Amino acid sequence: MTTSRALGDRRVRRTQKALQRALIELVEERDLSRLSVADVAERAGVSRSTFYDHYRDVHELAEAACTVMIDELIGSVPGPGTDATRDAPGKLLAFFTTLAEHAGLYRALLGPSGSARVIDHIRRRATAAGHAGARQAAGESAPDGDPHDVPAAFAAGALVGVAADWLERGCPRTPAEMADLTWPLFVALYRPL
Amino acid sequence: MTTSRALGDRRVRRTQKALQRALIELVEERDLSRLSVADVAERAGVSRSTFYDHYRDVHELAEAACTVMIDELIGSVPGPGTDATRDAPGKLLAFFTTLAEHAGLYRALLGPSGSARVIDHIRRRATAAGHAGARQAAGESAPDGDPHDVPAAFAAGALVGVAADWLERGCPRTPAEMADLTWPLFVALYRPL
DNA sequence: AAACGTAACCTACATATGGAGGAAAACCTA
DNA sequence: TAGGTTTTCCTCCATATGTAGGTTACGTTT
Repeated sequence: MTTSRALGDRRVRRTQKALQRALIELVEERDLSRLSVADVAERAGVSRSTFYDHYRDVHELAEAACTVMIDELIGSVPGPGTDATRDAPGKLLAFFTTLAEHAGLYRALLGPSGSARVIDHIRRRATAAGHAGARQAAGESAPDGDPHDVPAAFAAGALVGVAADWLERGCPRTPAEMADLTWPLFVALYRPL
Repeated sequence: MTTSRALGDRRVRRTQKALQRALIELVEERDLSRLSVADVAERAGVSRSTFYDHYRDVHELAEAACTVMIDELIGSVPGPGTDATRDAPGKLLAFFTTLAEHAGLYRALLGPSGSARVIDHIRRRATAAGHAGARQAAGESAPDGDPHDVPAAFAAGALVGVAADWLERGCPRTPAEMADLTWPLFVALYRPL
């Protein structure tokens, strides 16, 4: 049992990376719900008890495993201002491209036998990013602590919804087509009545 | 072990209802991830093996337990045509009101320790409903088999996103306020450029 | 009311979970 | 390189999961 969780230690980084890689590999092979901790640990070349030294369950590992990718992904969320929406089409294209590159992984994580933990993580990040974009566009600099921003939550949910739907159907369109279809919907949100 | 699954039998309905009630009760008390099958079965006054006669796991039960509520809820999804959007404000109000009535349940199911199964179910239903509404509004009667409708997926995800965000924050606004804030966003989606 | 069908229950079992304590190995610092 | 520190691993253990077979009790049907 450990208390300090020193990230500087080479062993920790090595172990966590191995577990994250193993999970990503396995999730592309079989259903998340059919993955045991023992499976992941074995694939990572790590003991089962070491797994529990780092993560409470498979979902927590899954969240950690795609946090980096998700943060890149979330750079693509269009915010509700001119500033943020300026280069948004390119960002949306990047979003769907990245998604397509890891289609198996994200389909497994966002689908019915996926992880509510991961879904919530993505939605939350996207909401925060959308809100930050809006604040920036409105010229507000006050760092208000994550208030209730309905349009941001709306856009974030929409992004997740479009992604999950597209992945579930086996990516029937190219990332470019998806970006072209989705972009006007985001634009419409931020157009005055 | 049974094979025919006769729904006409009084015992089946009784058992399933008891399990669904028990799950709803328990999910309001503690986290879904902390619920064991034994807990649910005991609360329902049913043996653990009977649980497995009806559901494969807790998530499948959760999905079944709120299917009826969800179907009522989904009646509130605005579709992209004039027909569907006509009475949509009232439907949105109903949506948020119902959500608030079962806030504990839905917060638990849609949040980070919730059920991807339930989330996916809701999103799927809402997408299908949105698509049906759009088809109806466009005067199309051909029963095409659930094609890729990006705006419908967008709106469905947005609805889930707004709901999850609102519930996670402890419902900081009234259902009426939420309906008023959300309604123009849906309208914007279906307004021509 | 009797007979049939099936749901509910019980027992048993192999596996998975989650955690505790302690020994060994690897790391960082001096 | 010697020191102490922290991680990893091993072994247990109590509980939970998921499945199977057989028995009892209930509901439906005639």
